[in-house]
Amino acid sequence: MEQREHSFLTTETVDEVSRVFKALADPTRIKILYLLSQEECSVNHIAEVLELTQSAVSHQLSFLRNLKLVKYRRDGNSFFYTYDDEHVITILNQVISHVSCK
Amino acid sequence: MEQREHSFLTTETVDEVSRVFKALADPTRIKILYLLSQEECSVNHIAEVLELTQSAVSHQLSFLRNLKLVKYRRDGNSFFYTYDDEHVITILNQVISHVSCK
DNA sequence: ACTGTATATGAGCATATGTTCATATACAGT
DNA sequence: ACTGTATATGAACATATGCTCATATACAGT
Repeated sequence: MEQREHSFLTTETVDEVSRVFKALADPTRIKILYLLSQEECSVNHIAEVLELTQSAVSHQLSFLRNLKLVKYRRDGNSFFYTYDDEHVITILNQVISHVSCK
Repeated sequence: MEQREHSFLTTETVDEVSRVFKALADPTRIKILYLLSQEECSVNHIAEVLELTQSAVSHQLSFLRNLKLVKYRRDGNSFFYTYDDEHVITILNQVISHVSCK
């Protein structure tokens, strides 16, 4: 049996990588992140543009917030969200390009 | 209300992007793809190295095959798998690097 | 032909996920 | 203080997911 050099990933790394990809694996979150990659948006604006309920959007934003992929500022009653992980947006755009041109 | 230029994604694009990220969102598939990024492997070898059952590995390979992320050749009783989407491997490695160094 | 080895696959099951519905919270305008 | 607007959040539910177990398939060696 031939022996070769390998590099292995730690459980923590695999789990963290999995979390990042999970965040990008849902159509709703893809649409939200893609929208936020273009402009700061309020929750209602996201819901209107993407034709989703306020609750669904809010739940997904909560999910993305936990992963520190988005951040927000408050202005009166509205919460304006922006993306908070440049690298993840880059990855998303790479895959969108990859998929679009084939 | 201010009007701005936006680009939107088609449903097909979003779904396809989602499929790619879903493939990368599971710890087992991450480990398998990472292993295959380093060397061609038989199913049993993958199962042994990653300490998974043959069945679990085979099911995941079937999943990855459907998405054309891996391909295989037969040699006697063994099936040797290799990755089949360079770009997806690149994305995986990018995220691994991103996660590892923070 | 028979046996052993490697892999694939279907069924069943437990858990995870994403949505809706109802409700809570918090601020703004009056 | 009261009302309206914007958002967050918990519970419930339906669907998706990933595993195990049992079994099928296919080839190799004898």
